[in-house]
Amino acid sequence: MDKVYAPQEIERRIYERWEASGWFAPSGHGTPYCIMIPPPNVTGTLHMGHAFQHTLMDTLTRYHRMRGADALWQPGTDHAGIATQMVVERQLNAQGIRRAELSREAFVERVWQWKAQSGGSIAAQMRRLGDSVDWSRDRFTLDPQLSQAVTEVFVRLHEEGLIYRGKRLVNWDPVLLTALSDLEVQSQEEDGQLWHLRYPFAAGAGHLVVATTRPETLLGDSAVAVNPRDERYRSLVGRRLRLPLAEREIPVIADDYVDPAFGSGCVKITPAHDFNDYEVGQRHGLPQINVFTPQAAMADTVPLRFRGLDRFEARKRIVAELEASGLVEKVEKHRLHVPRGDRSGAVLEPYLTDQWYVKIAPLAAPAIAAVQEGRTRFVPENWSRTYFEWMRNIKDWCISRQLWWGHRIPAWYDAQGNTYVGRSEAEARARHGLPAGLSLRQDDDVLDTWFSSALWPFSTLGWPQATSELKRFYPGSVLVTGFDIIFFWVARMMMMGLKFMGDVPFRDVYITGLIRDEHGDKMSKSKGNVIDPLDIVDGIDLEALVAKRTSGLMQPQLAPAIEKATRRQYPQGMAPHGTDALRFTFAALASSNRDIRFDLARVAGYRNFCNKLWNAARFVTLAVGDAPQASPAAAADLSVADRWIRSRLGHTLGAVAEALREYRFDFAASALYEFAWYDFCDWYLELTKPVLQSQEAGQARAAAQRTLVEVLEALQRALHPIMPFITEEIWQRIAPLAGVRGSTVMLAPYPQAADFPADAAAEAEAVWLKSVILGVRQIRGEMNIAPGRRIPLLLKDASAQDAALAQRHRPLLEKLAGLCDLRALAAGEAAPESAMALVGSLGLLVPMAGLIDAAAEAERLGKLLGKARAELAKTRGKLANENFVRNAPPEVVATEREREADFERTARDLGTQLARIQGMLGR
RNA sequence: GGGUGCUUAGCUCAGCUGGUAGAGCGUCGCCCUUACAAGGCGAAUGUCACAGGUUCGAUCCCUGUAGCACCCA
Repeated sequence: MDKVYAPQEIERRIYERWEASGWFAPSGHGTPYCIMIPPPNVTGTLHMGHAFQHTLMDTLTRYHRMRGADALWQPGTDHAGIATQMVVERQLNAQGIRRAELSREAFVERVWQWKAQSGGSIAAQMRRLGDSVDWSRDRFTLDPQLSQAVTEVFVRLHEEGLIYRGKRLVNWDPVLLTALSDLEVQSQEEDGQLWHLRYPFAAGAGHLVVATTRPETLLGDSAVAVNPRDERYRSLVGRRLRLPLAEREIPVIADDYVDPAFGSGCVKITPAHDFNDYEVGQRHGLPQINVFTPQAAMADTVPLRFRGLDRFEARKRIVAELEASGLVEKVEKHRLHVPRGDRSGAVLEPYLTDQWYVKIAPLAAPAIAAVQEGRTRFVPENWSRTYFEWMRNIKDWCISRQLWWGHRIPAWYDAQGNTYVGRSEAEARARHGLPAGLSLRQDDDVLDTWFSSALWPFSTLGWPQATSELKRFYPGSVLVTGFDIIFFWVARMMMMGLKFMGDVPFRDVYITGLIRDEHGDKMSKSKGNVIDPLDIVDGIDLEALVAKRTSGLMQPQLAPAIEKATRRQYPQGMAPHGTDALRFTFAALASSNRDIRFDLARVAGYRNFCNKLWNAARFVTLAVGDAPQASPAAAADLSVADRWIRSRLGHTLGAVAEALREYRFDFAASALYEFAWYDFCDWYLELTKPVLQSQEAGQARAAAQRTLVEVLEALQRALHPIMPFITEEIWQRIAPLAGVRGSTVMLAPYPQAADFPADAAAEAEAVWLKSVILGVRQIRGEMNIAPGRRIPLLLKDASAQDAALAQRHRPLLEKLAGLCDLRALAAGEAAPESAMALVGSLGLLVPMAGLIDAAAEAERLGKLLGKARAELAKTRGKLANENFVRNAPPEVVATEREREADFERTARDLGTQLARIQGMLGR
């Protein structure tokens, strides 16, 4: 084996073998275990958040697969209607082609071409990340079968009256020219102005002042409203106003919606362009006057001179005319919420159009109940509150989009505008008994992408056909996703799953934290702080990184700042770390925290861990040779160290199982890390060296060799779900030595705590052994004695057991503590001047003899004594408190008494020793 | 305005049902000791945001305050 672990050489080779062998597919036996991938956008790439979640999903899948489950991790992608259409439109624009110049069919063909060209990058990334998805079941939301599911759901919901078409105000994107759902609206505070406008009375002198942030909608006003309890205006209700510029008469009405404290207390009502005004208009039977075109320019309903003006230009013109007529009372600065499209960034318009809606309340109720009853469990549990909060306030879902890329709505219209819904045109005709000659036109719109995503847990398994996969793998075991799509996706899958499958789509919902950069900022292209997970795996030089971050920006003017920050932060670019190190980092970061700051230094630390493992394996192969250690070690031959490391492994496996049960990947990772590095490498390997190197120890040596390979082999299996590649590579070399057969670690059984039962006696003895070694090392370290320098050790006040243990472990103590001599002082024997460490009542004496500076030792002892006395004081304080002794549980009091005795003895022994040394120094 | 979190070592974070506060990275000292210098050994570092309360005992439970963050309107 090479001296340094080189991930890039082995990862691809290993993944190709796994995939070619068909090992990712469900085995067909065992308890079903199923994870549905949150389908990424087919034309996108995976970012750090995906890589993070994929690591966790793959860890779970591999873990359960190794535990014998019939494990399916279902892969796939979604068509991301708006996002994908935008990308392709932008490409066309770059070639000087506008979408409108192409036919719908031609455009959609272009999108498919783009999908074919770019759609493979996600799969390539997933392979590099080691994702053990069943590629044979790869699905895409626009696949014929999944599209059939979409149509089926639409038709059935429509039959039940849960899908309806209506003319209402929707969030309209005047750039993309489509409706959006509430969730796609990003409302943000922006600086604006509040105009106070004078609306003259139609009869007689005087005027009312209305306050508005959108003067351009004045032309669509149907009324002015005041609060009915507002004394200032009560007498004016019912009077009529002359609407400036439009020269129409509108009434003054009273409505509770008006906040008397805001602005002037008079509000202009524009039912066709404001959600609140729409409601007011409904209550008062006001006309809805649409003054905008779909592009948000002024429509034909306004006076000729304004027609065709963009809304913002119209605002200027209207304000100017009002000013000229003396109708502007004042203008104030004002912060207001501006709704913008999450894709286009355009200011959205509430706009009156015909759209399709899902009636949500009847679907939401069972979805709420399912979580309340625990049929689906959120982890961490807190997120259920967010889910409930949203589900209880949910409004009907606008599902139609004025796009070309997506599932076309299965509805047809005749010339009179009658609507016929069916699985196909033929079925629609048949169901409604339409004559063959009647010409029908299919609805031009497509469905919201999330409509098809909501069906993902069952459409990917073959629904509406009753397939065996559906029966076996629905409901899924767990959904792993970020909190940012609880509403978009989780809630909708719950509703659709319950509706069409009669059961929840997954038992657990594990909500991961959000990966942020090292400053806690969200990673985004425009901030220039995104990291491609594969750049961490493979490394990237600075110039390539800068180029990647500054190209294709929506706002190219940000490039210089991004470049500067990137050069400052990664002056050397990024070093290669390998997939396993990245995956282990993700696992270690997956605590219950909702924000996760990603720090490259952490990955470097776990890359070192990979190297550590690699070298441990190298040591074992060198120590054991090529001979298979086929027979398990006989219990009688096992040394204390052998028994101890097995016991530690058992504890570790128990901790890992418990951690993974609760989705605490961080606990699982740290338990494995600590065992591998501290227990196995730092202690056990060192403890085996004397026996491995000794010439005579036959049985003991064989037992150590067998334990080395058995523990290392089991450790590879234990680590495999998190670090699949390096464990496979090591396992291939070690398993034969351990007499373990199998083609791959990924299908080997996951090690159980019961395979390595606890051994309390060995653990206790190991504690003694380690304490003595640590005591000597402490003196050595503090006194700056070179590690190579061998020193003598005298045992003071050694009990019979201490003496026996020292005798039994003499070779280990000599090797690990670097001793040249080890001897217990006889009773009453005078000790030479020494540095001292304590192991309980046992004193470890290292004679100074020119090695140790007495003053330094005095200082060291003084510090130890100070600590012991402080602890003693704390313990005595507690025990002096009668209430403590009376009320605390007896075992707590007993522990405290023991502590008191220990500290007393320690303080006394340290004090005595310190006094001797001070005496020696003549103080 | 409604909701949900967070505040622990220089930095990033753990801390389970209240009883001795931990890790990684960084820092300091000694070492290339034949698995590993991407390493070994040793060390230092805390008013657990603040103020009350409950309790024999609070980082943990309760109330309030301050600061920060996110989601929804």
